[in-house]
Amino acid sequence: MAEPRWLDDDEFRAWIGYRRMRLLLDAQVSQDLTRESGLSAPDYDVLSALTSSEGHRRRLTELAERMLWSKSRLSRHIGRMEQRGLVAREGCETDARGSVITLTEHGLRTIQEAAPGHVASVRRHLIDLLSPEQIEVLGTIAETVLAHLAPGEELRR
Amino acid sequence: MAEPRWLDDDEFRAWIGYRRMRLLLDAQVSQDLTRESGLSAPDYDVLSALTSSEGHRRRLTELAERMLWSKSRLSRHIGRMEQRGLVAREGCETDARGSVITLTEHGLRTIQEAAPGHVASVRRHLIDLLSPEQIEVLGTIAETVLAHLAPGEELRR
DNA sequence: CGACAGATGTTTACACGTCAACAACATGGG
DNA sequence: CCCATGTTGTTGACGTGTAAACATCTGTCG
Repeated sequence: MAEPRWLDDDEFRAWIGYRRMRLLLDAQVSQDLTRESGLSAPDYDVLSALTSSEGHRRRLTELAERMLWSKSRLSRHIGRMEQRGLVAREGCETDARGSVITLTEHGLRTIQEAAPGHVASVRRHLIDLLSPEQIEVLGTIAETVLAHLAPGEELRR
Repeated sequence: MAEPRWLDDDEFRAWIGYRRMRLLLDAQVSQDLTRESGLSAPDYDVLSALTSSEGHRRRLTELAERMLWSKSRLSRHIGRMEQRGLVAREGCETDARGSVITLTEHGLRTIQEAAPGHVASVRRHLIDLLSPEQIEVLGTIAETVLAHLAPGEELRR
């Protein structure tokens, strides 16, 4: 390989800054969440994806694709959440191999109670620190990178 | 808690976009790195931090603080890297409890060979997708968040 | 129908991170 | 000097993510 194009100062600042931000921001938000609600960040992601699914239920593979998780990871995680009564597994009627994950009453209540504090935490440590312009640019950067890495994936509510 | 200030569309786009970008970008860069050099992303971080330390050596606690890692995590990771001959442990002369981590010849060669491909990967999946303005804003966002979460920590080469 | 490629979800073995406990040592005041 | 307190780095127990193998089932095609 020929002499590579190294990162200049601004590029280095952006890349290393991103990496360090990711380390601290995720740790902080995750810690706030766990302290206030007993949910881990992955727990919240699962509950959130289920809440925004029709009937509060979804096939495991669909859920995994939507979350960009491996089926293996999701299967294991669902197992643990099932133990805690946050979700339930049901067989699929149209496909005997299938597994349908559903949100339980307790799971629904838990995420509803957790959401306000979680949003407040995200605001405190990220959103409210930034100007509207910065927020807009951050969203655009993410869309650009996602369009490159996962063409076809859209950001949706 | 009163009715919280939920995220508006732009804020939601920025937050969820950040989370999904983080998921895919880190996975991709990490995968490129491992395929081309056999190093994991944490391996690279350790070697990188050691390379930019004087004498290619550093006390474990110092290294951990610089990397924002726990001592436990670093100690375990160093153990594994030691097995592979990438780093070595030495006792500290001025503090008998101390452990000094040093970069081996093999470790130095490995990161020197890995660096060009790694930079290319970071460029391909992030930096070269963005305009100079976006790169500048990303750096500023990271600095802002870090100043909030870890006052006193500076971004340094 | 019967066979076979492919999909679904789970599981096994392993790598890794965290938390708390720990032994060993340093440091400062009585 | 000696003890109390704190620091350093390692470890055991545990929870969690990954990769590959696996049993099970679907759908298609001869």
